[in-house]
Amino acid sequence: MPAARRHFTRDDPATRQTALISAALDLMAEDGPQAATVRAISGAAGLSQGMIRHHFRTKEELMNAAYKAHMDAQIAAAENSAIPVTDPARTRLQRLISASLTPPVCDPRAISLWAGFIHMIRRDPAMRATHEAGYLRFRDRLQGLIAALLREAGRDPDEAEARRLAIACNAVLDGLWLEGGALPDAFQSGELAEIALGAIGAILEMPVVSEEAKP
Amino acid sequence: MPAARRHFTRDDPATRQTALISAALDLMAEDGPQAATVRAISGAAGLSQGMIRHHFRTKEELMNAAYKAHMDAQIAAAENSAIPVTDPARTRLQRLISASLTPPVCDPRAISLWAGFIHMIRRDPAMRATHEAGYLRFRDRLQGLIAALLREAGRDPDEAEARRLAIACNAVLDGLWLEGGALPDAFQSGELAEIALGAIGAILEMPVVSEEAKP
DNA sequence: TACATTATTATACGTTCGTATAATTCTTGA
DNA sequence: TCAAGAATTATACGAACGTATAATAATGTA
Repeated sequence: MPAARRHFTRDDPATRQTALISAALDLMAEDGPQAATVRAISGAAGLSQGMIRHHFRTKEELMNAAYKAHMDAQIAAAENSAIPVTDPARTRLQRLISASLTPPVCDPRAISLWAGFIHMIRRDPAMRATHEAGYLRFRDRLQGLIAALLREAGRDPDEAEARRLAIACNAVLDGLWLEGGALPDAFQSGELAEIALGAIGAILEMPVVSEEAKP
Repeated sequence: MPAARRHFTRDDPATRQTALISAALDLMAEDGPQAATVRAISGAAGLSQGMIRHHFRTKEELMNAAYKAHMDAQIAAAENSAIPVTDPARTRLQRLISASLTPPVCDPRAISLWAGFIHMIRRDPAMRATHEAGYLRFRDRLQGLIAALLREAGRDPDEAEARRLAIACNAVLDGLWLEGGALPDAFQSGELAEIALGAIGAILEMPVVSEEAKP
């Protein structure tokens, strides 16, 4: 006798796409890119494997969308911490640093995804564009805050100087992000942000943190 | 008529293994783990595909050996810069930092390999052991130099304090390493080391660099 | 020089991958 | 209520993967 066919209900294309993207990211974060097969992804999303090709032209396109979704979420989580424009630049910079070095931005999952995507980024032009746009967007935000902070302190950095400082500070953040995500148990809560504030203060040659007691 | 069989000459098992390891690392660095198939690896090594199973019990075992070889080379390149034990700790620390942030340690190839291996490291106990041993070996070396530097300056850090400082400094190095390898064109020669010296000086609350002019 | 040994090549096998196509079931509008 | 159409499932297909086995040729030794 013919096997009973699964029941199903229809849903928004957007909902289906989101479900597939989310499942792809979960699998990729947990066990790497080779675990994110079309069968595993659609299975984790509770769908049959044909859905990937129905909602995306190819698996590669799904992966591009997944990377973009992940990147947008990461940047939004970091940037949203710095938005009350009325606050002083130092406060906003502090919060941006802190948000960049605590979950969900700084997290084993984020590291795992970064590592899994990086080879695709290198090969696929569309993914590289997404990657560079996100990277530059964050760095520009950082550069703006640094320039504002220096101006608040009476200094007047030119564009090139601000850019140089932003690159250096961003490098420190990336490094600590990597470390914190790779070895989450090696640091106490807030320790990474504290290290970053010290290092960035040294780069900027001025204290970033208001008046926290030193040990 | 039967196809002509390839001619070959015999060679040391060790030589064959090295060739396979080297080919595996090249492919992995260039195009990621999924490019390092048994056919591609043996082909790149100029051998037939049976050689992998003849010289290693399984492909996974080859990958473990490849990771170990890569890690040993990386650590040796960094550590060898700090060996004249007669030099002052500050000089050796400077050189260790510099070596860690210039090729071949800090390099797109190294980043690519790190990203490619990280999921295997997480899953495979043998690889995780290799990974942690290498990480701790480097950090211990760093901690020793930091403690020596502080003692030279008249401070006397206890074990816990030295460990805390080493973790923080290592995080800065890792971060800059990542940044420099991911975006090699974003930094001028020596710029990363300069940033690291400033940041580590801030963490240690003492200058690490002798008397280099500031801009 | 002949022979045993084994490193090496060549081929085969079963599995899984991404993709393509066929078959079904849910939904909607007249 | 019922047929058209689209979303979804099910299945098929060729390629490539890791592994296993068979065939061959290079080498050391008597």
